[in-house]
Amino acid sequence: MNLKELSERLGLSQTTVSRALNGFPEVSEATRAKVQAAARHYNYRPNMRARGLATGRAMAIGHVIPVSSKHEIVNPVFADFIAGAGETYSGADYDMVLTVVSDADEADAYRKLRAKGTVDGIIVHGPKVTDSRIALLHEIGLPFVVHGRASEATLPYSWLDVNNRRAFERATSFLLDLGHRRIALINGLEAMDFAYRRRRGYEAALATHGLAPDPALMLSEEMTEANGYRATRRLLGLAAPPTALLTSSYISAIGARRAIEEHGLKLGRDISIVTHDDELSYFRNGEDVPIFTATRSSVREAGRQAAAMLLDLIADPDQTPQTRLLEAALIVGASTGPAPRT
Amino acid sequence: MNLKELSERLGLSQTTVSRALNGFPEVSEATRAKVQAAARHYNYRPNMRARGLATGRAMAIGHVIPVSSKHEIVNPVFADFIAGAGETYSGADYDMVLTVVSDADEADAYRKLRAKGTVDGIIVHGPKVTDSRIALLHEIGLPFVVHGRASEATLPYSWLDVNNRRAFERATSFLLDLGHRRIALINGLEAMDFAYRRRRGYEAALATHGLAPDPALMLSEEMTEANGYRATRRLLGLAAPPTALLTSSYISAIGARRAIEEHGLKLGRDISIVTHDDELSYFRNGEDVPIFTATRSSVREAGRQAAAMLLDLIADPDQTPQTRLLEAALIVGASTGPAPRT
DNA sequence: TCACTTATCCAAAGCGCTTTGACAACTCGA
DNA sequence: TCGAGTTGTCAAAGCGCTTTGGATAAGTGA
Repeated sequence: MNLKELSERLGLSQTTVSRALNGFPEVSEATRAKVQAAARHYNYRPNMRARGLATGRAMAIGHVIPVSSKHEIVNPVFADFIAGAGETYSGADYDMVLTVVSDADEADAYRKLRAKGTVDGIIVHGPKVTDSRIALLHEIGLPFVVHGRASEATLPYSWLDVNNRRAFERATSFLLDLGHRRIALINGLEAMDFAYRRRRGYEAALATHGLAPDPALMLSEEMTEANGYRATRRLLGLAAPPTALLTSSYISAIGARRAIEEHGLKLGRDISIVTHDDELSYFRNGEDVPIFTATRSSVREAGRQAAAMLLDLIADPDQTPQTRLLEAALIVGASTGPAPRT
Repeated sequence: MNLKELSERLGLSQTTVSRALNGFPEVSEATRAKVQAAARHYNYRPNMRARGLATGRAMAIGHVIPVSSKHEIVNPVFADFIAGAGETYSGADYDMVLTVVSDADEADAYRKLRAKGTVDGIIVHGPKVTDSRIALLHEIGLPFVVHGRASEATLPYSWLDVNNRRAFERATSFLLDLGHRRIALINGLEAMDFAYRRRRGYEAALATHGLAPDPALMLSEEMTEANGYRATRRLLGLAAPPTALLTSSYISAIGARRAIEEHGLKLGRDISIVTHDDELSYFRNGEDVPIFTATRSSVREAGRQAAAMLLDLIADPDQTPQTRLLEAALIVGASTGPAPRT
């Protein structure tokens, strides 16, 4: 069922039917009602390709997911972010098109999306400290919102991020207040912007307490369970092992817990952990009492908001870049306690 | 840069340029080369909406992700499946459009995709034992491939699934061979087809050994960490607790491990676990020595293959439905051992 | 040389929609 | 009664591409 056929059945022109359906004022309420009834009856939906061709808008948003050989952060967080963004899109009748590309092809993927005209805007995932994509997107002139930030970017751009620096500063301070002095950081890859900012927060808190960061206690790797385990084993084997760990992901924290238990230590008594909890809906940090003390932020909510920002930007492309900084909550769970006496 | 402009610059007709680019034989190799060079130079890419309008093909595949109020299985598995499917699509120049809908709106979402003409085919995720979607998709006439199966479906359809029944039968037999007799099953929601099949496999293995399934040992819930933990606590509190657990997901297994350790038991000695490992790329089951004994299958590979099947089906819509059953490997890790003497 | 292929290329129609510009039909005040 | 202003509707152009059905030029065999 297309416009032409529908209009023929109604004995109206395509123009009128189109206008009736799209809420234009030039059509009487009587005909509008008739048209709408017929559209519902025949289950008519405008063909999006044709509409897109005519309007120049694709009514779709692109998400480019970089798939490194290393499966960096983007993966676990991704599903929830998408779910959130999807909610926003479906409310606004936008589609979401996903492109999964290897790092090397990413630039080309953006150009392609632009030239093919499949999307009206793009959400950029997993920004690095120095990320070439924002310059690229400026160049090709496609509205975009970054989930995260690129610390060394020079051009202005819209972003939505968690206050990673503040979160880790607070987490570190929290541990310091509990008397911990040897606090390790098991971070994600520090080429990723969020990881870089978290380290800065950690260092800032130490500095406030007059402590110098100890390179032996600062690890940076992909945030997998296995890496969390390995890192923690290594730390526990040190001559002066840490009394507390900060991990950049809930998944690393689980690995850390495994190493700690294997080592015969009791979590929250012999050693403390604070993790960052991305609050993935399918992987909750306990229920009533959180297992881990954590800095928590909802990825899903981030997805919702980032998508809304982008739709806004598309509606009014000349607006100055919007930015939004979400604060993570510090949730006290069972994995932290006062530093053990030595 | 569009076809018209490009053809003007080349001094050729749009027809010729289009044909040169699309590999038609009616154009000389000399002009073809010239056209291709110009296209590259101007970074020309055909507008997909226009092409779609003209050809009737969208060059996109729809993935409808049902987001229940309960965040059922689909979530953790989803990212990897998508990554695999994405690889297939990008090789074939297809886009992937994602629709995230609540269960209630799902039927409408399919109709909408069809009527709007945004996709050429659909991948169905997370089928239930009795799933209305396959009848629906038959009705609206959109090619589709199901990731999983719907046991009670009557119409034929294309699917790709892991042999869940066999996997759990083998896992159960493995435990039985180790001398275990009280084996618990911590399953996903058994409305989901995969969970239903897993239970059948478990029961079949028990039956082979002359054992009747004990309802007290068969749990069925969403596969979260917290649920795995709670279920295991409950099981350990029984008068005759199980000596082995079968869990339907790696994530539940982690919860189970937590409960076991909290209970002062040693995993692999006092109690055994076999889990199903969906082999999510960002959440590996250990590295050299797997932490858990598991039935393992690659979700990513499933994504790749399911996508390929769908593209096939789209190319030749009249073919008889294709099906593919992947076998899970049984990987022996550190979480299983002989049944403890009583 | 002529009729006939064959190799190249082209003009124009059509995909389904939006949107511009025009046109009847009607209302209303003078 | 007339001209101006509204209202409700329409025909047709255009979005960027593919594809049908020629047209033209070049090559072929008798």
